[in-house]
Amino acid sequence: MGKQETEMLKGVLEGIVLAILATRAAYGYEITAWLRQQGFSDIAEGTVYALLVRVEQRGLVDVEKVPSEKGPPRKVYTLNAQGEDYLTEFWRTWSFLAERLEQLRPARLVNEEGEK
Amino acid sequence: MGKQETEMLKGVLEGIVLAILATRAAYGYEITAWLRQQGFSDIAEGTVYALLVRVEQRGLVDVEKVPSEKGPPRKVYTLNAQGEDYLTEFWRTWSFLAERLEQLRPARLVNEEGEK
DNA sequence: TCTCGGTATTCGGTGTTGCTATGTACCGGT
DNA sequence: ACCGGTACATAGCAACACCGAATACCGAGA
Repeated sequence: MGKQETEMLKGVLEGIVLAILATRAAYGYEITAWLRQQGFSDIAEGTVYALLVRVEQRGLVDVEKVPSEKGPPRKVYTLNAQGEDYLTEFWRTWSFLAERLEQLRPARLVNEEGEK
Repeated sequence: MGKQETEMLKGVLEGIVLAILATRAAYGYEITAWLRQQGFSDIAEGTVYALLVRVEQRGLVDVEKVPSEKGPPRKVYTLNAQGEDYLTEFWRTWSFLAERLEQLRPARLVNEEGEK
């Protein structure tokens, strides 16, 4: 990937992380590992932490410090009510965007010629 | 919409504009008007122009100055070969992102309770 | 004529975001 | 004692969309 993905992640990554937190509580290191496993291979370590700090300061998540057996204490985040509202709004915006893009996308008449 | 849309547009708007240029040549004012008509109500005037300057400098588009009957000359942009490659790459990145997000999106079991 | 609105582009400054790079800290195994 | 895995934090940077203002061309109306 390249610069394109970096720019496209802006705003979207936040939604992704909040969506994860909507399904279960999690901490930064865990989220980063999960993202990498999902194919976001070059997500920087610090990126997720910075993002979590921001959403915490905006009051979208609650935090609890939990001791770990194998390292420094974890900061476990959970999505709160305000965060859920925000996430709902995120999905709305995402839908809007995705619909417009799907409309612009060239019809899949092509048969995936494995060029390159 | 709000800040969310602004952030999510980053990188995506470029793809949208290039996708438009893939279907037909166009100039800035025209593109802005079209975007607004498509629901991107608060796309700033200057944003599209700045974007066009960038893609031109990267050599993704060709430009031709065309006199207008009702105003200053238009700068008509067309997607070139390099731009098409870039656009292909854009669609690939977009697909990747869209797939991951669609996976994260809560299943539509809910019946759109109009709460709030 | 002078002004106003629609057409059309440009540019400097701002805020948000993800990346880079680095530092801190805790732990177990060698 | 050292190293690697776990876990978090942060300062500086680059890119991008927005805001606001300016410039320029034109035709219609006061």
